[in-house]
Amino acid sequence: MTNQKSVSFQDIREEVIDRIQTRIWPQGSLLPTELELAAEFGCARATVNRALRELAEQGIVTRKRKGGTRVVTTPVKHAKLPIAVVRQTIEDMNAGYRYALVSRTLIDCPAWLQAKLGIPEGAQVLHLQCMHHADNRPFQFEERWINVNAVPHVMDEGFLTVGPNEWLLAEVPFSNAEIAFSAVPATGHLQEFLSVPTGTPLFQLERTTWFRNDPVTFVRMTFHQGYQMRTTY
Amino acid sequence: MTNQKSVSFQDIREEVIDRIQTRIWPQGSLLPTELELAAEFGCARATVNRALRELAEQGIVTRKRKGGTRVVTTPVKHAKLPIAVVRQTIEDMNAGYRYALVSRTLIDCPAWLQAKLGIPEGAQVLHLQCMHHADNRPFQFEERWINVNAVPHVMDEGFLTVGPNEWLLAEVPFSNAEIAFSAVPATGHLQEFLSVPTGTPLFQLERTTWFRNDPVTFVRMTFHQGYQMRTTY
DNA sequence: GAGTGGTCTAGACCACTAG
DNA sequence: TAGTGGTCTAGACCACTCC
Repeated sequence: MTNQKSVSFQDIREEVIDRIQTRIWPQGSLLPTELELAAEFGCARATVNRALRELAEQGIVTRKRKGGTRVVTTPVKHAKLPIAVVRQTIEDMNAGYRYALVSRTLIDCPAWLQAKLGIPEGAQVLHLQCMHHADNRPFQFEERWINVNAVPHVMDEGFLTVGPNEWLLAEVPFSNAEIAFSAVPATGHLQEFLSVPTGTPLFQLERTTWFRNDPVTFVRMTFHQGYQMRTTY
Repeated sequence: MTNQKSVSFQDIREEVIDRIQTRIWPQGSLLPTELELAAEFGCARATVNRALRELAEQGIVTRKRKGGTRVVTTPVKHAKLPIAVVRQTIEDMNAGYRYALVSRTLIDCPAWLQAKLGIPEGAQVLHLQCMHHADNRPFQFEERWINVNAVPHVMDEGFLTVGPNEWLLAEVPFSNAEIAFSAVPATGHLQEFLSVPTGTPLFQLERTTWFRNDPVTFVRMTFHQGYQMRTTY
């Protein structure tokens, strides 16, 4: 007896994926309406709705009122990259974490940063440089600028024992951000702090963060040689 | 009159985010139950459920049966990277796309690839090298290995005019994949095809793809100097 | 064992949009 | 303007897990 009380939205989601993969519903084709599918599967429309809604979020189908549900023609998949605090990333590798402050200076906001953050001229920013080690080997060099107006009591924090990343996460949680990944050559500070020859290719993550529409910080995180960021989709 | 017939799940989601950001519900704290929130907002429990479920998917709260809903202490945000076909990426930049096949060879699967794909010894793979240009400037060098057993009639395709990326997307749509991003130095083919000096840091994306649990392809895509992958979260 | 979230149902009204 | 998805409601039962 394989009877089940009711059809779950996950059953429907998988069945729909299967029909798409087996070309029962080819790319670009129109699916039956929610009502028709509900009748076919013997469940409520809400159940079908949830299944199809999730597939739409994944970018597998597109949905339009009156237009119906369609299998997308050129799938654009979304890789989900979990971005955690460096300490956690390192501890998840079962490595020992060590943090060190390199420099901490209050400066006038440079023009390039003003443009990036959209803050008024003459504003002051706190400029920080830090190192994050895994098992006493250089893991990440962090260079950060914090908008002092957005987080005034950042001036009371010395960042000697706790990194700005974690401090801000506790202070300004659940903010919005823009991220850019790139490959850069090791120069100046980087080659020095990450212990690599000049020009070594390094993986870099730049991030601008806002909290409730106020620009808070811009950070450039450069990883040790050979670092890979991985995910599934 | 700002009256509204009913409270939407989006209203609730935003109100909850607001209360978290303003520390009404600090990190680590327990939220009221769905029933309590439904009573407070004057809506059905299902509405509260959807709002909180989405926040849980975003990693802002964690939920456990009997344990209730809790604000997470160390947020792990998920950056969503849209991964499209190269042609589309280039066309979205309003640049002209050009594709060129560099080489196409049937080979015995090398040991490292056997391990990566988990395919039997002695299997054959199609090895391809291609270039993708944007406005006649090198944009991406693609090196790919295709499991011939998984897609037999790949042998009928010359890949002279259509890239393997697009061909596979049409042939084997909605597959699963593992991705790794890294920074690599330009060497051998790379410096040649991307027109950069030896050792230039380049952004690279490696991806292994399965279709219905069968390994299909492994691809290494190396981008032109200075390429950035961007997203919001 | 009891409390909480997870899900399904049946019905309703609304909002968008293709024809 | 008619058809489709988008959402809300009120109620129900279930599954997990903390105490």
